[in-house]
Amino acid sequence: MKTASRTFRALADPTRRQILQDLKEGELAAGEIAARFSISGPSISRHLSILKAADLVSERRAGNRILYRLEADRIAAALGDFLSTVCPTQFLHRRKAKKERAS
Amino acid sequence: MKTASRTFRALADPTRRQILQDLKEGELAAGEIAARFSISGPSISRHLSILKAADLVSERRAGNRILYRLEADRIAAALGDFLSTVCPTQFLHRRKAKKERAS
DNA sequence: CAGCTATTTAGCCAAATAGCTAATATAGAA
DNA sequence: TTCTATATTAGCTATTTGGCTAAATAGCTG
Repeated sequence: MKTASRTFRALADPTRRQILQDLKEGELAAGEIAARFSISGPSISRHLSILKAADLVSERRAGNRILYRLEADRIAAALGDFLSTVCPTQFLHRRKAKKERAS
Repeated sequence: MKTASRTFRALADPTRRQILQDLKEGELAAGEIAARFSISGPSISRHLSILKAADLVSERRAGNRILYRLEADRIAAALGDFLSTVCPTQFLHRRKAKKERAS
């Protein structure tokens, strides 16, 4: 499963995990994210592209800026899929909403 | 959180994830694990040491051989911790009993 | 002890990663 | 158009990673 490698590699970097945490509050522009770190804007841009390639965040243009949003459902689904195959006993979930049919 | 980096980096490699899956069945010796892959024994040994450093597996010596065991609880705890901080809404806390509904 | 098996450790090399600065889009305003 | 602000892409370097073979370690057996 190639997506699993992309997901875990994306999560392996502390800067990228911090970006995800920052996005918990809501959408942020690339520059706003970069301002929270002491590393350069281009480096943050690269981190964002890795997170987006892994589907952990999504982006949308808002005029001049590009806003990033946390894709919490996808993160939870990716890790949940892995957990359910590697340690199904420990992965006890209450929700059985496998289908996304509007309930 | 340094352990998170170790955990995700360990999980980022497909060979290491496959080792974890193989260990679902039970303990395996290093050689038995290596026999399942087309890469060299020393490379598998390195993968095992990375998994052990991340606490995703444990090892015990059995005479001549070294048996590895999946630390499923630890894996679930590590990923659960991350999920609970980054996407608490999507992270459905596991429950002890079903009588705790509607709480 | 020597010999045998199982496993890890030590080097080495190619590829990937993360950081930087400089250059290149892209959008809006003058 | 030109200017400015926002972001990404390009190119470079140092470090890390994952593979290999060869050598060393650990435990059994004769």
